[in-house]
Amino acid sequence: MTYRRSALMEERLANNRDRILLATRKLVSEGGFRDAQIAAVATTAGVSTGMIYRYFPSKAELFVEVLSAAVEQEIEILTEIANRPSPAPTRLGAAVVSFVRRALAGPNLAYAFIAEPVDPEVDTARIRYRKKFGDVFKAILVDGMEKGEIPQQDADASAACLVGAFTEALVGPMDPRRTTRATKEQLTESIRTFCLRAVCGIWKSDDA
Amino acid sequence: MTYRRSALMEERLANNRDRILLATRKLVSEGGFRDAQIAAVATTAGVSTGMIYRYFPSKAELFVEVLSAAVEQEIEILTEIANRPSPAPTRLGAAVVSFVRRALAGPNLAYAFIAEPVDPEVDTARIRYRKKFGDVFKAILVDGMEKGEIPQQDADASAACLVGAFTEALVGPMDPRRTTRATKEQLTESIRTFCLRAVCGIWKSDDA
Amino acid sequence: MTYRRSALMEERLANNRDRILLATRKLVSEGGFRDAQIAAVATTAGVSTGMIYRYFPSKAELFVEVLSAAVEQEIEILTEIANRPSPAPTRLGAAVVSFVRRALAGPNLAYAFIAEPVDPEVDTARIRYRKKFGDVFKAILVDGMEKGEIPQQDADASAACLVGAFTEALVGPMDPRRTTRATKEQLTESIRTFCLRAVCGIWKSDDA
Amino acid sequence: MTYRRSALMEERLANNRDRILLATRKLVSEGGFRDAQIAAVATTAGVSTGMIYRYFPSKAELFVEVLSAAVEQEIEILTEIANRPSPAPTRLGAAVVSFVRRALAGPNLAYAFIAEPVDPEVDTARIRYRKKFGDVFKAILVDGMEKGEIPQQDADASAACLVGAFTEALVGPMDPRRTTRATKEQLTESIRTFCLRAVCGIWKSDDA
DNA sequence: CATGAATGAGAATTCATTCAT
DNA sequence: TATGAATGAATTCTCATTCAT
Repeated sequence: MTYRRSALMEERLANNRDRILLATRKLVSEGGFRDAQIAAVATTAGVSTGMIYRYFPSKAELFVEVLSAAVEQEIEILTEIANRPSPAPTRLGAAVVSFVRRALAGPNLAYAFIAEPVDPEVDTARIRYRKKFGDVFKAILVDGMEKGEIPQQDADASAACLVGAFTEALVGPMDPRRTTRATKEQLTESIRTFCLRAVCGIWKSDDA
Repeated sequence: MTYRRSALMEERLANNRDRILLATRKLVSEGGFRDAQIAAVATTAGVSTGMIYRYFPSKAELFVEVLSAAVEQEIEILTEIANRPSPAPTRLGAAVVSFVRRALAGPNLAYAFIAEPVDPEVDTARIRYRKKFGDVFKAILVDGMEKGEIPQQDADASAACLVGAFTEALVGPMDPRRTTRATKEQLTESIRTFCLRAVCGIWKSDDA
Repeated sequence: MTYRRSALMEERLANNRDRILLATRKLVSEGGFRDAQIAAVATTAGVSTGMIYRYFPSKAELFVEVLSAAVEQEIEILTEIANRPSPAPTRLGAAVVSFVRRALAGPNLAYAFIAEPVDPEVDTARIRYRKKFGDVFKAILVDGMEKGEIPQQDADASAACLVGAFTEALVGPMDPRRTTRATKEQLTESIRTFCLRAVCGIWKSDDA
Repeated sequence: MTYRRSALMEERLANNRDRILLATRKLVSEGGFRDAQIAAVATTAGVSTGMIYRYFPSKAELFVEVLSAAVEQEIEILTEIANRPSPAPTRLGAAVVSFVRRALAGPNLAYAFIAEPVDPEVDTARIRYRKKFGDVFKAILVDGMEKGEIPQQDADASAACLVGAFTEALVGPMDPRRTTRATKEQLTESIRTFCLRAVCGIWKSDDA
């Protein structure tokens, strides 16, 4: 208490918490929730098991926060794209590409979306966040329909289909560790084309 | 009572086996793999736990067979649709509708696709079967592209997107127990429209 | 299911359950609740840890049942004594002696009364059962006061004091393993004298 | 700042030590040993956990000292009463009342007698101190018997019964937080009557 | 010296699998 | 043969104690 510690200690605290979150995210993205046991998380994060409970009241809450953090971050980025002045199809394509590129670059958020956790409490949170995530796409669809840029359709269903489409393409039959940059770009382009055509009918190439 | 039992016992064996598979499928479709513990499966099937091990060497193998059976059955039905003489888009729409209707009617296969099993061995099988399942749609796409009925595209990616789209729409944010027939039909139609437009550009309504 | 098992299996079931209860009671009486860990109970009872959970949903419930069983049994015996036609002081002395003799003969119930368990849930039950136990003595006191056999006094306080007096004398400073029969009888007599005089003033020796 | 600190620091040390003991006593009296975890003691005392280990080699030793301090203090007060020139029954009643009043007024020593500590080492000490505590009453009894003021009886057993009686009445079925002063006085009087009659036969009211 | 973050051994609980009957 | 009681390895979570800062 008497020592100058704010910066130093705060940083360590933040580091530990972040390291635990990062380790959990890594394990979940690689092997699903099943591989993220407390002992494994502790080892991966380089801390003791007890340390995890200093920052998270339970394994379930840790998982929920991993989901929440990942989703909030994505939603923030995608919402920015959704609010751009460009036409709805353009924004939609940009949002899909943005998400897919990040997913292909790092620990795969998509997995956290589809992997069913053992803990029902976490599962509830997962479904909730999935919904919130889908709402970003729904907003673009609704906006586009109002402006006549996107044909009339069931926005809820289409949003769910969109989310399913690109998460599945990321974690599904295709090898997630496609190394070459070119292959990744091809997949990204294929997914964008699919998604745009799915909701717009004709795919127009007027975006980044 | 101990003599002449081959036919009878064989049948009972078969019955037991099927009841175990059915019970497992029911539990998985309702609560994911996590709710399909051996004891629960035994109770649901009306057999003892030991009995399960007479037919399946392990819980993992039981799960794999549940997946396999569900997928084989679906593939058989969908393959028949895929081999019809109608245009590719028509067949694609029919296949999607066929799957969605069955999923909405009974124990939800889609769930088995999404739910993450605790056992990695089962997970491997799940991914393999997902791929096989997607191949049915890929075949329609490839055929349609050859015949010029479907625009050129990455058939692997599109097939994965399709599978993701309709499974997500079935288990995702939307309540899986949408009771009314009308609502179910609306959802089915929305999903078909989405899928057809996604791969064909313009959705043409010339099918069942 | 098809075998004749009722008698045999039921007995084994009962045996296991009883052995677990007995083992727990033994451990609690010897070393308090703290020494009755699940692993220790299992070892003492000659079963596996998992077996304990076949009969008791949790350690706390096991402890509660140990308390409950011990108290119910005591209460039954003491209530019979309390309902005899003899004068209240006689019944009181007989009840005290009856309890003390049993406590000195076997696993010491008194300990379960005073030892505070680590689990608050068990503690609540302990206090509840203590109260029920004290009520037997309170009933004798109230009855005796009505009949003029016992001087007027605060029955609640006196009952609590009585219970405290003889449990303390049993588990307190005196060595619980006083081996000789003579010593045990002396202690029993001393406790009876104390209790009778405490509530009756003059101790009259007209009972068994 | 680093020089001339002996007096100051000693005092702070003493203060810290006392605060730790007081905090522990408070927690034990309120929730038993189970609520007096090192972290809770540190928070309550306003010191760090590490600080506790500067004054006490282990949690067990801290608990032992809390017991010891509480009992020594009581013994000192009660011994003064025991050594008064008044008749033995008078002194006994005064001692009981003195103890009961303090117990009802503040953190309840009686609880520390009854609560079973997790640590066997503490339990041993608890039993030892209980015995020492009982010896004060035994001394009055022995003295009274010699002087013919108290009838002949087993002094060890009676002393144990006395201690059990009034501690039980304090922590037992009756609500420890009886708020009104009148109720407390009634209970005190009931306990004194019980104890006096228990060892003297007839209760004589010639004392404070 | 004082702090409180970090450790890790220990305890409860679950459930796939086995095997005596 | 069919049963389900029994096993025990595996996993989560707690908290006394230590030690770098």
